[in-house]
Amino acid sequence: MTTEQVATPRPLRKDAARNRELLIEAAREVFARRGLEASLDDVAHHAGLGVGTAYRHFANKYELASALMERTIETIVSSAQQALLVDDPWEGLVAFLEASLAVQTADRGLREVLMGVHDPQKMAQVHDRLFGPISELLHRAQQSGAVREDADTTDLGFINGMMCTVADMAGDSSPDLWRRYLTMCLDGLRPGGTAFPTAALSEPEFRDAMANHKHILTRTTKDTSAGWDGPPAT
Amino acid sequence: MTTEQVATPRPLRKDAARNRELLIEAAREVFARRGLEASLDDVAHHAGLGVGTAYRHFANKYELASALMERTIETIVSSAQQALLVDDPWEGLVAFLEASLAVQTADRGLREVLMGVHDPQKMAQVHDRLFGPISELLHRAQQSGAVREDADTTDLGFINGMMCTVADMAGDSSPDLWRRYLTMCLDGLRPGGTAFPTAALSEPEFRDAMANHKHILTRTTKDTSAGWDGPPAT
DNA sequence: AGAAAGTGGAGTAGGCACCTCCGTATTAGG
DNA sequence: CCTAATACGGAGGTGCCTACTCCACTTTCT
Repeated sequence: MTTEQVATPRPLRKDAARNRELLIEAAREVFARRGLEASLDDVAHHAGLGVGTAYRHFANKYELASALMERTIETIVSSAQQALLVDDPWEGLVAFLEASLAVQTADRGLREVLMGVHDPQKMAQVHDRLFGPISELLHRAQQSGAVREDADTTDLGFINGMMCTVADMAGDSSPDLWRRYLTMCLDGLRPGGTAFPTAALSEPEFRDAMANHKHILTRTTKDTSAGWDGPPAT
Repeated sequence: MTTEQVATPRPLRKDAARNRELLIEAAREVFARRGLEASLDDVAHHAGLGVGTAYRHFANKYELASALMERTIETIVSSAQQALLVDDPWEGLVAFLEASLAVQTADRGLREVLMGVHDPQKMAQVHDRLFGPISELLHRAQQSGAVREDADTTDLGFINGMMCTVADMAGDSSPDLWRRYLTMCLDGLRPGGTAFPTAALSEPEFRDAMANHKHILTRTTKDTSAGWDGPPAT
């Protein structure tokens, strides 16, 4: 066992390694700002590299994005577990939502993955890992009397979705506006509120809804096109 | 003043008139269900007619959609005015939101127009007509002590957006779910809630945000494509 | 220095939405 | 009933856009 390394078959040339890093960093920025609708071409240019280079390193944008997101998703899952360790159940719940949303609102690509815009299966996997902890977080808060009894875990899913919308609407100029509306929603979760006129979705219904909505998000492009009375415009 | 009609230059042939109605009806359904992303081709087929027919009657889908939406938007504006006549300010505010959202959640095309997905100008016009009445509705409620003092008219805009998201997420299978979350948000608007950590957007900021978000919504298509590890799939 | 590895970006492929065109069908009315 | 005027249908043209490939050229490694 000397200094030999058996792991890597071919050590990757110096410039190649550097470019790979550049691509990953560029991808992080581009996907965060513009969502997964950005192309590998975009990422390449943002990194100051040619398209060909991007395609040699990553088969397609999903491979690149998938790797990128994995780590961030891990962060969210673990912050749910962290939150369970907070003594005050209400504070734990709030801390989790804030942490999770801080990450999501700063990264449009991540939002798209979590909302299942591109691949329902990927989203489902993530939800599998989050449902348990979040559910517990909620029940703990309910048992302590901090949250109304008729709140459901799926409500937290919808609150999450609503905050993502606020982030999309507000854009980069007011990156923290969601906190205002989260505060509002959380006040609405406290005991003693108005009776709900509609039942929450069950978990399977929620999964179904998430798997089928698609629609939301997509398209930023250079949309020069006019609008209502535009397209033909002879 | 006999039975003579001076108005129409050419009375439109019987079948043509019938088809025109069929198209309008079909457009209403198709745009409501699939949004303005549906093509005139889609509308034509839904009406059981050929594409050519659709294009003879309407220059493009925007002309058709614009006419269609105009009436509905009128409904919303007038329900804001109606709401000002309700004695209890809180009830008036709630009544307006519910009426307005009932219409919006049932019509995806309308939602897109109101959220400015296609044409910021059209949206701006609508907002011009709504801002006054809504603002008054809110201030009245605040003066009566029913709504917290630090709520802002733009908050109602965001609440509206959030409910549209819920409608998109829930889909046709739970068309009324938004009522649950509206209840929650409204409880959060009552006096005595947690202090907001972020200021509301000013009206100009709100308009800016709405004009620039684009992104949201679009694309339903027959997306056969796989997802994360899919596209190439050789 | 020579071979191996990596690069850039014009160009190809393919999909999709919008719209046109014209042979055929329907209607109006003389 | 017959003809002219009007309307219909839908195959296919056009243009746009995105994903991805290919190869002459550059950089690195030994």
